Amino acid sequence: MRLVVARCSVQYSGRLDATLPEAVRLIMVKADGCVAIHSDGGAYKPLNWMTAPNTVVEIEGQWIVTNPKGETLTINLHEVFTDSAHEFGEDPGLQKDGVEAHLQELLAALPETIENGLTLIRREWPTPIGPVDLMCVDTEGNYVAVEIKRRGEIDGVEQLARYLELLQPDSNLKGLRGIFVAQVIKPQAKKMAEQRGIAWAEVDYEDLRGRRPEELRLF
Amino acid sequence: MRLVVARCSVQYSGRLDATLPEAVRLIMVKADGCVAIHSDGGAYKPLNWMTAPNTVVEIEGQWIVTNPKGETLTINLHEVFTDSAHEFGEDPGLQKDGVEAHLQELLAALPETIENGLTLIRREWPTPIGPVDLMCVDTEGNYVAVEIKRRGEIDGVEQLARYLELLQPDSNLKGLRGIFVAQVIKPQAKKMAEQRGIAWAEVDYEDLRGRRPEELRLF
DNA sequence: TGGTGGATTTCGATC
DNA sequence: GATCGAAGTCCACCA
Repeated sequence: MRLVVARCSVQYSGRLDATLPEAVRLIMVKADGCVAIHSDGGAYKPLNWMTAPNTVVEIEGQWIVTNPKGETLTINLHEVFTDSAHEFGEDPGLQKDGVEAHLQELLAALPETIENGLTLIRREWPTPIGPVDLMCVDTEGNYVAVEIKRRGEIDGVEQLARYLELLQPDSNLKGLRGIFVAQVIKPQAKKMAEQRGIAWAEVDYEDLRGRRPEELRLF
Repeated sequence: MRLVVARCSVQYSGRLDATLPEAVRLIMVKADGCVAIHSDGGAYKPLNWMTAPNTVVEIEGQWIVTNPKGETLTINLHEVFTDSAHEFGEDPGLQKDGVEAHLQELLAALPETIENGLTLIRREWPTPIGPVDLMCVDTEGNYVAVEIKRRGEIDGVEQLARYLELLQPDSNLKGLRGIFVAQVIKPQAKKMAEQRGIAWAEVDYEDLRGRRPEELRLF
């Protein structure tokens, strides 16, 4: 990785056109050729960048980075403060826990968390436009399609409504209705669900982890 | 900005739990307290990070970064190769051109690009769930609701369908129909539009820029 | 290889 | 401050 701290101005032309006036910034060049220009604030996102694969041409205080799609990033270096390179080696990468797949796994094991007496029929129940997360039956023997999101927003409700629309004509699915499940559901999403006759439930991930059966606790 | 190159292992606990095994990485600390951990590859996104506001406590080769929401990032430094700090000063920020707002502006000025003989009634035509981008009339005097996206995907068609559903009952909008407009429209979005009786049109941004009236060319 | 959906999304505008 | 929508989104998965 090469790290350059310099007073520079930058232009990008590609999916849009953008310019950065002259200022002091960090230019980061990764081993795969990625170039990122960071200011000393904001979140992790650089002000400007170019992802691999690309080519860097360096002439007289000017870097021209191009990629096969015809995008270009031009960096004009007005004053270089530091310029250093470092060997990193392979990175083993990040291990994650707590994303939507896990939430689905936990809820499949404990459908009662969603609604009392709910029983799982199968995960990833197929429809023409994609699978429903969980298909269950309730205590009355009625079918319940469950859509799971980490965050409950309006488009998740839309998605479930579309599934229901497609599945309702199937007379095998007696009394089919929907439940929208997420860790947190936004007010507007709750409202839309109610308008469409869809129930919703908020579930607690940590609570679920604590309650899941032993065999699931080992991943 | 402080830049540390070190062999380190990292743990994050907050919205999810994640760990990074020991390896050489760049740790970037910005003036506002943001911490980001980069490997020497991948795109601009760091492997792990913590956004401001937060607090960094540094003891004996261990950094503990916490934020008010109770998230924590723990960095164990096993071997420090470089550790440097730099003054950047304020950044004037990025200037952009070519985003959706401009596209709407250009199409409002040249609705004929969308369909021959189309005339603009107004931009941001209100509905209970948000404004329609453009309301126009065609050569027959029928109303046309236009939804504009930079990229035409399925949810944009959904959005326009929702608007139309809400606006159809309004008898003032004689013969109301919809057109979905984007620079590029995905096949599935085209199909969905056609199924719902919504027309679609692909427009070229550069071409529009060239054709727009003089007064608009000055921004 | 292209499409689709998730993200510790980030970011900005608007209410 | 909350919410909503766009992003040069990036990214992984899957057809």
